Amino acid sequence: MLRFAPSPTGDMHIGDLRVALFNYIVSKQRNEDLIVRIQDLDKEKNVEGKDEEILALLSLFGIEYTQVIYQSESVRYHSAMALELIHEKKAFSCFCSPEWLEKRREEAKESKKAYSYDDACRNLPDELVIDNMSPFTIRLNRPDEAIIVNDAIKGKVSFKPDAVDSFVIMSQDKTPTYNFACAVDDMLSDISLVIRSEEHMSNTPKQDHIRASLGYDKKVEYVHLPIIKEDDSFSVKWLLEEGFLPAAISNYLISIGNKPPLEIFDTKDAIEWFSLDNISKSPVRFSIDSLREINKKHLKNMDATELSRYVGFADANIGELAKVYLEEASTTKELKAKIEPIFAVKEIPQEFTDAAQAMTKTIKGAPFFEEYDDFKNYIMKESGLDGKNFSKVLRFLLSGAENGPDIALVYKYLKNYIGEIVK
RNA sequence: GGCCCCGUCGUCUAGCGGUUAGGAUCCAUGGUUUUCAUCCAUGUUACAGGAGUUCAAUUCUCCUCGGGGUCACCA
Repeated sequence: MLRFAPSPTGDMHIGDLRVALFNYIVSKQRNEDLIVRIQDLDKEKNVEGKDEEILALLSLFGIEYTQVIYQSESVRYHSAMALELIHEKKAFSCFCSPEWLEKRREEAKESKKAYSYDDACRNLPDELVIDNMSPFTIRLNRPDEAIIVNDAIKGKVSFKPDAVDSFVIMSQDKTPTYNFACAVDDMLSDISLVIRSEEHMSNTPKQDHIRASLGYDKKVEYVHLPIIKEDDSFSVKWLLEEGFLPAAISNYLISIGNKPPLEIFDTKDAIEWFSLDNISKSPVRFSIDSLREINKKHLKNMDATELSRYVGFADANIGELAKVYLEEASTTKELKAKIEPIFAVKEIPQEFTDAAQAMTKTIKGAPFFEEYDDFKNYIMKESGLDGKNFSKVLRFLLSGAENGPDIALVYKYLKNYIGEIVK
């Protein structure tokens, strides 16, 4: 069983999507289920509706899952297990105040040492614990020995007991902390492999330690993906709004820091050849320009009629025309901005006003020509225009722009619409 | 600062002891194109530094330097 565990606290980020994609691909390869666990423990940070939005995005990207679990619904299990740990003396109540701990952290920082809890409350006499009415947290005893995490990408990584620390598993308000809830839930869901971002690396020994303390023998496999370096932060929603295709975004996210056998592919193809062994150990760079290139290639491969829908039509000719415009546009949004002016009222520069009037008149009176050359020759002859007055003006009239693709190509796909374009 | 990762053309990278160190992109030049762009061809540019191991290090080890991650009663 694999899992994707997003928190509904903001827009889904490309890094989150990459993690989801990898989990999905590997779940298919291993023929295991993928579940989605919404990490909604932090009531303050949860954003209404984000869970639904994340689920909708997963569907849009073709990521199939068998179950959705809301973490907040299993808090009673978390409490029960914390209690068990206390009974077995594997965890203890800690009465240290947040303010005092904060002070300790600052001291550690000033003396340039790594902060670690001093276990002050670990061996409190029972009567002191019982009689104490102050709010408390529950901490798990730090491990006696170093914990080795065997990561599929990074290899064996060792964490000393102090690095794992006697960390908090239940906060004062009786809610489980992230690491505790996460470790327990992975255990309860019988998760066999966790693929997540590198920033969770230091949580891994903590989560292993929690399960070991609970007597859970099964080893969970871990893969920590190198982080994505970005110049700006990109949300999936934004990329979609900018006119990037889900197929292209997936393609790109699977490609970076990887060794795909080909440049353009869909997620189904990736299931055939994807291997965690090929993932780079170094951080990967997210380049919007590279994404644009890949998006362009996906648009080029798209069915013409389907493509035309993205720019507001339902006609293969417009789809083909859009492909011609791909030489200067990379997203559906940009294509739309190129196609729309063609059918809009044209604004002709002052110097060409007369020529434009003459040409408009000629075009309106012209018969239908299958070939551009015939059309061109006719217009040229009938209007008496030549040079700039001909080529520039014709381009303005037909495309609504000063520059653009070869006008013969434009004509090829637009010839049936001349009446609508030149008004 | 502690711990943990990473360090190849300007950029993104291939390479897993012996290579003319490959590709993509950028840049430059030439060509195609009655426009801008595209496209094609050609060209410049890299193993962070220093020790070691070895017949042989880009590749293995250590140190320095540089970059990143993490050190919460957040997830």
